[in-house]
Amino acid sequence: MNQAAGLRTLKKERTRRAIADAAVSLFLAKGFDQVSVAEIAARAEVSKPTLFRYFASKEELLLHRFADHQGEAGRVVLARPEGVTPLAALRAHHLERLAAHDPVSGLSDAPEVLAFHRLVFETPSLAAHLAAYQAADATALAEAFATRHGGAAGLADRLLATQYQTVRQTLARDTWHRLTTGLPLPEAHRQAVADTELAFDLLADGAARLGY
Amino acid sequence: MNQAAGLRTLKKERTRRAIADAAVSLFLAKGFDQVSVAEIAARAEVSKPTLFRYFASKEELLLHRFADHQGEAGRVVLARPEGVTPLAALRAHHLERLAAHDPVSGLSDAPEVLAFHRLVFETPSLAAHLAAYQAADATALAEAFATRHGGAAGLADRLLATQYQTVRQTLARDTWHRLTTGLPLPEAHRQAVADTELAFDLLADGAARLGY
DNA sequence: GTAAGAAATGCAACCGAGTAACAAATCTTC
DNA sequence: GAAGATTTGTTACTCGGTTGCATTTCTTAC
Repeated sequence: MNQAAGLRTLKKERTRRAIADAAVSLFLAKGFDQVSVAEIAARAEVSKPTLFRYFASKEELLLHRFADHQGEAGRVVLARPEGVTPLAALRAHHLERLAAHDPVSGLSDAPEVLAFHRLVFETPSLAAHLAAYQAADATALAEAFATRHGGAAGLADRLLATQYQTVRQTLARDTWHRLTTGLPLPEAHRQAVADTELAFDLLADGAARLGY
Repeated sequence: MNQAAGLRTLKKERTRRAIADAAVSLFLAKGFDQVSVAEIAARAEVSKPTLFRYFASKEELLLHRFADHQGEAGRVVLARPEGVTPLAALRAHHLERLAAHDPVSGLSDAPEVLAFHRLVFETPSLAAHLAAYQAADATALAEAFATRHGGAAGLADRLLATQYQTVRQTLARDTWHRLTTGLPLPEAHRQAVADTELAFDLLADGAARLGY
């Protein structure tokens, strides 16, 4: 009942999903570079040009899963309660995602999620594409920061925005790495929380007090 | 008189240089995506496989110029005088590069340098490759940081290292942008210095005092 | 219901980056 | 000089991604 769920729209969604599912399962089974788009298209029973009408590149076949989170940090900042600083809102949001075991935080020991992160982190072209997405996200976040002083995003806004992205990425990767090397989930959660506090303290209070 | 400058070595250096020069001049003239490697190989009078024996990818044909600066930040930190904090050493080094109008700082209004930066910043695949180099650099820098406490690079080391890379990249890009939109060099220098101070203050003293 | 128009698909051919195989040419070393 | 190692060019290939065009499939207006 979304809207005008015509037959055409419905089939498009089905096709898109069939392609994405074929891609993800093949990638997880054989690795990103060991699967050709022709193979994916064949398994999804579409032609190669059709596949590329749905996804702009081979990498997007996997990374479209991050599309939901596009611009999330900016929204968190804009929607924060009065009296809460932007960084505090981001910190709280990150702790929430950890508590929910949201895959985006890296804190999920579901084998499929672990394998997914492994693909993303260890395949250079995937990591590069993801970095490009995050750069766009950082721009949006910088603009959210800039609403505080009502102007265009200045240097400090942009720096802090990309630094936040760095923090998020580093924390997620560390957490995934601990889980993938056998650390039990509850302990990984504890360490992830501690790391989150350290990282946001570093952002907020600066490096001086750590002696750098 | 470098070492054993045999004929073979000499010709290799010449060939490598011929390829790189052909590539850069074609890229500057027509844009990265408008030049094929076949075209570059033809102008350098080598075959395509030979070209790829000298450079691993099309992007490296341009980005090999950054190879000299590989690991520079880490060396600066390791070579700092006693009593100087790592961040202070990096800040001083950056101000030096600005004063020297080193292209790596973005502060050069030579048309060829401006065009070069334009290529790097505005061609997605070049920016992505450069980001990968900088990630490697950040790892080296994190290890340099870690020598302070004698252990392996911890979370704070790695965060600060990548944040420094962010700062460097952002500052260089801003400076290039000002120059390319017509700001005179002396004024661009002044603003670059001010931005450098702000950025390193943000790193060192934290975001708290800026009200984030 | 049906016909006209729009949208999605498949097919075949193509482009460009990058690689493999192998033979020919070139440098080194003894 | 000859033997051995390196470098090179040629040809042909794989793979990601695109283009043109004819065909199918859905929508919409009558």
